[in-house]
Amino acid sequence: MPQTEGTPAYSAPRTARERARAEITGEILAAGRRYLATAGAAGLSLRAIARDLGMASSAVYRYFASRDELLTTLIIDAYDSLGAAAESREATVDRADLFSRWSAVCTAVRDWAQANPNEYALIYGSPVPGYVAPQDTIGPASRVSALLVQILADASPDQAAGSNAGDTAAAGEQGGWRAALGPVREVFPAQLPDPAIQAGLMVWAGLFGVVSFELFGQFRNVVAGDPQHRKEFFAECIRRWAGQLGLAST
Amino acid sequence: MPQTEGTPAYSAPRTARERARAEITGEILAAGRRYLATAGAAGLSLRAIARDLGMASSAVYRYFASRDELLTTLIIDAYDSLGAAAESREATVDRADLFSRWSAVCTAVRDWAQANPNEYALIYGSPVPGYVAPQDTIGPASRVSALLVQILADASPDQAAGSNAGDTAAAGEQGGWRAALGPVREVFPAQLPDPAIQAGLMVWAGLFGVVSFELFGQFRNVVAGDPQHRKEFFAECIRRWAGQLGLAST
DNA sequence: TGTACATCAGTGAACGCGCGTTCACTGATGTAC
DNA sequence: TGTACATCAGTGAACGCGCGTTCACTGATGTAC
Repeated sequence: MPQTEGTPAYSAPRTARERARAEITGEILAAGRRYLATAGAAGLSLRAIARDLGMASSAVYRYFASRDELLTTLIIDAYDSLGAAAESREATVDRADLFSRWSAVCTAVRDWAQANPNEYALIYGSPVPGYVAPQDTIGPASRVSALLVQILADASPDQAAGSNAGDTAAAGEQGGWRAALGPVREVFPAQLPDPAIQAGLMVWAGLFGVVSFELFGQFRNVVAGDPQHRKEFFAECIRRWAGQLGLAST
Repeated sequence: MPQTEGTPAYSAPRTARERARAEITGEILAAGRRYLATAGAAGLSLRAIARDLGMASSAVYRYFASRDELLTTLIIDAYDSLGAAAESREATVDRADLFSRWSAVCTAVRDWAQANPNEYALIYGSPVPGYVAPQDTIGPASRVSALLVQILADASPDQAAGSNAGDTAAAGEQGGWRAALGPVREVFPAQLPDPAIQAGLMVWAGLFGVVSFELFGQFRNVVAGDPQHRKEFFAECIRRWAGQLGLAST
């Protein structure tokens, strides 16, 4: 499911050399992903990957300048893979049906996480120690949240989402939190009220909180363990999140 | 802040040997915690710890049988440290003021996470690859959630928390999610309705979702970065979670 | 179509490093008489 | 209080291992004339 293409992703490779390069780059990434599974990001080893592909460890350096560069590529690919999964699922749904669009995003995130637990841990688990994410990651990293932003934006003309979006009983007491939303405010249409944005952030964090808890075992002996029950629990989460976002639930 | 006591925590050490043993055990754990910071759980090294304490690497084996045993102790200590922080903060608040009790728990969790980011990542980040948590961890691991359970239990006689706890518009459509709550049902008083439990789980996951997002950098360029704004954003989260739990917001 | 040269994938040995764990040992601390 | 013995903390050398990265090299593929 994750992208396995080489660096020149725009145009199809022409010469035999270019084709081979793209293919082997993909194989290195695939092997890297396999090692993420058993050893985690910290245990990702160029030598192990080379061994897997039956090549000398030094040969990997023809494709990636260093271990960190491989890791960066894996991270970007993971974000892109998750983003693509969420986007394509969301795109199959009637634009006007905001609840179903939201539900599609949530389900896609959860399914992808279950199918690719190691890559999920790589991007939403603890940060890799000593590794600093380069600029290239922030675009792919925001693909999922961009979908949520669009859904909220589409919802805003229809209804006063803010009034419905969470309990605003105490909202007047302290207005300081509104200023905290400054940076994210810019990606939303101006008419979307602060409470709706706040609700959006909380639901966003809640989605990944639930997915992480389920994946990392925090729900053991809490929510019934069989897939069907887990699915129904998650579906109920989706309904409630939609309620907090002021989306019509079907 | 984390506990630094040795294995025999029940009685004070008597002989000089026992006192020295407790002290050095504590020093090993403290050094281990320091290494979690720079290298993460995967990079935790007995040799590095021994070097820090100026002792031979083999000497550490007088205190911990293996690296895994050290890691287990660090994990248990982290859970206990967080649990103790949340409990003691929550205990200072008027029992009847459920909102403040909830707020105290949330704030304690966030403050502890910020003060001990590495230990937080150890217990709420991606699982350590190849490491299986032994039984001893589950008790300490549930101290925070036990506080939330107690607050919800205390709230249940006062009011029909369920009716207020989240949007139940679609709750009747599909009852399957109720069955998924089976395991956690047992720790709640019988009169607490399913919707309240569902809300509790979602808020619980939401709390750690928000704390993790903030700590792991997912809020960068989203929520204003200065501590004051971050604090106000979190305070607003607390208010809304309290609303979802049906707790009176003062 | 054929030749000459440049490009580049891949090799294998080597570098210096750190790791977890074991083992026979020394010497200090604790205990029983 | 003093002696004899058991316990146990700590040592230092060694085991076998894997790691990232570099380097001079060989040989195949691509390109310009």
